Amino acid sequence: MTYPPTEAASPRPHTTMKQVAALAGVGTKTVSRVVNSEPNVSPETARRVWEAVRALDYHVDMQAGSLRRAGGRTLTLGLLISSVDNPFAGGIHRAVETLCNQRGVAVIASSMDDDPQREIVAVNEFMRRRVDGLVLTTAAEDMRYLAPTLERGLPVVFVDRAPAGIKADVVASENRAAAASATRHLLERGHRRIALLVDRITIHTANERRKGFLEELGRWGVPTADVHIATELHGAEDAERVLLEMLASPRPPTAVFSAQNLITIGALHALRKAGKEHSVALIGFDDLPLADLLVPAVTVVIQDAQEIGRTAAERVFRRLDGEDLPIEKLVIPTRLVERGSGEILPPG
Amino acid sequence: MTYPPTEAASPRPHTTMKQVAALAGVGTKTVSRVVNSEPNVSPETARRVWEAVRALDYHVDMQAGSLRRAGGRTLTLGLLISSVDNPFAGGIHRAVETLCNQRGVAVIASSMDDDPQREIVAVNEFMRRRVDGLVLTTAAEDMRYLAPTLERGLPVVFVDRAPAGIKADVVASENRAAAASATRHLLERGHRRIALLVDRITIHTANERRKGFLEELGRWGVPTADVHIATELHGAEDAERVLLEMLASPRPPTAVFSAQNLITIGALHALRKAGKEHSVALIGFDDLPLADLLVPAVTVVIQDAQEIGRTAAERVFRRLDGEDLPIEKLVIPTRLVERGSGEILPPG
DNA sequence: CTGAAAGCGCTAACAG
DNA sequence: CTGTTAGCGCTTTCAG
Repeated sequence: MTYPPTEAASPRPHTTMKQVAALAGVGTKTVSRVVNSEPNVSPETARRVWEAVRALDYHVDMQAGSLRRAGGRTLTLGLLISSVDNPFAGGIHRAVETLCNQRGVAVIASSMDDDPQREIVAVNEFMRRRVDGLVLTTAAEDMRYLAPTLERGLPVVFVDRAPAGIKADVVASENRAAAASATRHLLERGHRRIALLVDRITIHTANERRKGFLEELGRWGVPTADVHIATELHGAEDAERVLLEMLASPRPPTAVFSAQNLITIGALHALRKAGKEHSVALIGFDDLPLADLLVPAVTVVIQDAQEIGRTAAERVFRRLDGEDLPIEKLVIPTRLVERGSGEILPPG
Repeated sequence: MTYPPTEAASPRPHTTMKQVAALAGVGTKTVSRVVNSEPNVSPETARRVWEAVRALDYHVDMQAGSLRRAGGRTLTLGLLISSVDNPFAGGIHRAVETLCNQRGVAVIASSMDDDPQREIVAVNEFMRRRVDGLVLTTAAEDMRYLAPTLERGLPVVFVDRAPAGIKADVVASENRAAAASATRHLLERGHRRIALLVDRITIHTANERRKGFLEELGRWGVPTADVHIATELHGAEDAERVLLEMLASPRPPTAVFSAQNLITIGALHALRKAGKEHSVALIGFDDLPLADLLVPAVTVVIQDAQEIGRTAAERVFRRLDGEDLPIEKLVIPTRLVERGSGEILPPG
């Protein structure tokens, strides 16, 4: 003889609307009305329903709801960033989240570590979860895989980096101009042997910053033989090693432009190890906590991560609200903050 | 005369399984088998289905699927942290995400800025989205509102801070012992007039660190009159202002213990402004990027954020996998890293 | 003001 | 190997 399955061993750790309806002695539609604050429910009925809701600790299942709801919105946004651990990405994330909170929208963030493979996996995952919109930092060289999604009308906004192969909104800093102005800052102070440290140039921003750097050098007629360029740097350790080599070379750089926050950290370590933090100039792209307290304090190009995130999320929501906007590139201003390291003069 | 609604103006930007089935000339269940890699489909049929999937850019709707799937899992985890913008929280987030990725689970992160109100709203939102498990940094003083959820069997693991009023897994550093050992570090070097800077003591960790500090002073018989204590500090500005006041007082502290990363940033600014970074000792709780490059480099108690996050997520998954574990407090070791600022001796 | 019936997109259970 | 039927929890529609 066997026992029938018991109620107690329920595999679902959630109460249902039906249970609430039963306890309150009403129909499910009435519960739905109450928990969604719809009109046409008598105060007394509403009271009974809320009581049952509390007694059973009931929470509506949004997923089930959005299946039937007009428009099928899931109130979820997908956010793709280099890493949830990166300060710049964190700023974007925070701003996106703030805007989303105002609308009861949840953010699913995914780190892709600048790996195109992980980007594709993550975006697929977003689609399977039926996010209402996408805010993407892309690592891929070709974004055509997203074309059908865009055509179907899903709002997609790129942040930080422009996508290749498709037309979509972009929110980004003016990387090229900012890199050029940082470079000019060094040139104006007499530097000619300048080093550029940059990550993978297949990353759109990295390449833009490199271009801005080179163009400015071109305008000043600096011979390329004077210039040290290292690309494809992955993180701080790489940057440190490479800069140490440059500093030990016969004609070492008198100034450094490090084109990303982790690379700046590596560069700072290299300068310290070489004992040259007071003699070699440095300008970094992206601010870092404590950068203002180092000696010398670090001159940086500040990107407004919060503003980038805010603008991108706002764009997604305006499209969701049905506004018919043209595809645009929205440029967020950067700021060169002079703190000391970028104002060091060349020797002699 | 009006026109009938056209197919073209579809409000749903997604293809359905039915459409794929129609195009491939099979039943929906067959499509389901193919896209979920279930057995018992002929290669030829599978090929036709994949072709239709690609042609229509179809992605399964997980939400709809999990409605029917055994156990009703949504493959989603809720993560509550102080802010997605905070380096310590970012480390936890990253580790949780890494483990989740291995199982195709998405992370919904929510910032609560140490505000109990926002915590409750966020957790409610998690429940409405039917997350499979919860990893929470709590700000509330009373977590009893979560008791029904725990009873229903939803895996909940607290990180960084122990919850009050309920029994649940906790993964955290040994805050009290770590604070005591940092304090001893200063006492051993002869400091007696030590300042403690800490945030809201209703926050569990803050209070633990305060206790560890006070207990160690008690063991050494240090008169409390010598001690400067500031609590309820909200962020860097607060800490900077308060420490500047202390330093300007008649019997200023010769050493500082700052019990959180943002507070350490404020303390560093204060010491710099007062010109005392070389004469007043400082130990901070939590590491900061570039802390090793300051002069003097900052001595800190390092918490292993990654390990905390990893352990917590692992615990959630073990419970989801049905393991019958006792409720436990899992302690992640901390490390005191001597870099210079904590080894400054008192004057005289 | 209230509730019954239908169906959102999908998968479990079962029948061919 | 394949398709049909039912139903997950909810909202829409519509009839009381």
